Amino acid sequence: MKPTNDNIDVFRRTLLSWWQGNARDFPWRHNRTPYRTAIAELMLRRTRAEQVVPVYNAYMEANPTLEDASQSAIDTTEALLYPLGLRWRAQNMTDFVRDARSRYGSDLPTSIDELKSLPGVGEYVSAAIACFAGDQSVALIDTNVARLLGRVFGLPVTGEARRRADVKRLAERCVPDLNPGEYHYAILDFGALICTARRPKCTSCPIAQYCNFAAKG
DNA sequence: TTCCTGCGGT
DNA sequence: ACCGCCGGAA
Repeated sequence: MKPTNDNIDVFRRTLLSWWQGNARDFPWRHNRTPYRTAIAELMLRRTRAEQVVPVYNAYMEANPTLEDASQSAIDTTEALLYPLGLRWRAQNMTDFVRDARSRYGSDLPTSIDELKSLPGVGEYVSAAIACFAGDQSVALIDTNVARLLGRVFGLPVTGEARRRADVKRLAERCVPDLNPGEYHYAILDFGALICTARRPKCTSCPIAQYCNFAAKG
């Protein structure tokens, strides 16, 4: 369907209605402080959410606060993060928590500009913290979201769709003023469970009747 | 083989 | 704009 305001509203309502019965539950979706959200987001990039759960729980048990995290040795962190791959993340997370602790004390900011100045924090992670911990209506655009919006509204999704201006504008228009966190959990869950990269489950998709991609078969 | 709530260096 | 990172699951 075309990305008109009315269609975007239909999309949001259908998505949230589906989410009511299909929400995934993750530990970082509870008690959403900036610190807990940031650690989760750093672990989640290019990594499946289910895979992150045990590592996140272990990390939080070892480092309940930002101050604890800033004092933990890099070797300990490296061992904890090993199952997630991307081993440079151990150094990165260590730099992040130490820098954050020294600059902001006991808790992190939720402004995107301040967050982005921290090591390892870019477009996506800063927006995620601002949204989930700060309740700000900013757009989260990962490969999942870009693919899903592209399919539904008929924009090309090849290559680096995330960075394209039209995809970004569409994503921003879709974010609701109220409860942006729930909306983004819904769209992430929908991308992971229904609108998958390969073999999307169009036959059980509540949006298929409106969707440009499903219509094409 | 591809893909996973990306980022930083070039 | 492009590329490497990386273990694990599908």
